[in-house]
Parts: sequence; structure tokens; C-alpha cells
Amino acid sequence: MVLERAFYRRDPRTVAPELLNKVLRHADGRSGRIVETEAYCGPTDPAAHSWRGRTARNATMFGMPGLLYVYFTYGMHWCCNPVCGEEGEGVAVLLRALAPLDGLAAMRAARPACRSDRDLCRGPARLCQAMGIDRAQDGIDLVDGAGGFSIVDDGVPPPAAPVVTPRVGITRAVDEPWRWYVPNDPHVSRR
DNA sequence: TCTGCGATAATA
DNA sequence: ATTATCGCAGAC
Repeated sequence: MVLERAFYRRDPRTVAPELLNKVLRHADGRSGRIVETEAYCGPTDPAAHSWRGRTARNATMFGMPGLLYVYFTYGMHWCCNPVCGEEGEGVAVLLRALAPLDGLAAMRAARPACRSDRDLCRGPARLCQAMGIDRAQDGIDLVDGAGGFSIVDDGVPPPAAPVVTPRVGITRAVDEPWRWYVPNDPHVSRR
């Protein structure tokens, strides 16, 4: 049910499409189905935070697979990534959108500016806001669940034919087709 | 529905 | 200076 460490211990380009339709769960009851992901491939990927090696900010990205790397950007937003590959590789998958499943009231309360439930988790920073993920969750283990979060397989398989596109919001390696999303899902950030 | 822009601060 | 973004305003 809860994804085991071996699931994460693979190339992020393999993990990212397989993460589609898995469920991100907060221990407080909030949950959402993952509908959009991107792979970041470490020191060989100029768009990855780990491109120039390990720093204080990206340290978690070089940790054990199954940890959650949470980073701060644009002066006000948090985004989260399950760490993949082998420890020390610096590879991860950015969670870009969820279809909200449970705990919608708590999500709405966490995002007072949000008008429509469709937008609750539509975007990497929006989903972190809705789920209650920020600096306190950087480095938590999604496998043992001790940090209050886990990713579970509830039996819904990944789409047989996910949509593949270049990644969003980057300025380097812009042509690499390392974004995947569930076809025809209204909760995907940019269609 | 789409486009453009300002907010806001850590990082390198 | 740049940034793995968001929400609002204004146009259509």
C-alpha cells in the first residue's frame, strides 16, 4: 500500500510517470491523487537544483530515496519532490498537481485565496500550501511515514498513455521531455 | 479564457 | 541577478 523504498530507488524518469495516480496522504486526513510530475536528473541536468553539486539548500536531494525534498522559491512558495535514485545521486521528482480526494475543508482553509476546488492543488506551490508542506517537511521520510506524509498505491494504475511534455518554468534544458501528466484531468496545471 | 505583471526573499 | 510560482487585473 505505502510505496516502499525500492520504488523510489530508480531513475526519476522511470519513477515520475509511475507516480501518476498514486495518492499523497497527510496523516491529518488530507489527500490527493498525483496527476502531474517532472523528473530532475541531478548534476547532468542543468535545470536541476543539484546541477552544481551539493549545497545547504539541496542537501536533502542527495539523501536517501524516499525522502521529501522541499525547497523555497520566488520569495514565497514551497515545492516538494520525492528523492529518487541512489543516495548521493541528487535526483528527484517534482510533484506538480494533485486531484484533491479528502480533507477538502482543511485544504480550502489553508488556501483562502483559492476560489475553485479545481485550483486547490493545481500547481507545485499550490499543492504544498493545500497539503500543509513547507520547510518543516524538508527531509521527512515518505516510506516510514514518521513525518506525517506518505505516498500510497490504492490500486489505481498509472495511465497507460500519459501525456509527455517539456518541463514548466525552467530556462535551461528546456527541450527535455521530462514532464508527465494524466490525460484529460482538469487538475493538471497547464494543458 | 487568456495574457501580462508585481510580489517577495533565499541562493549563488 | 535569478528563480522548478501564484494571484490579480484587464482584455477579449
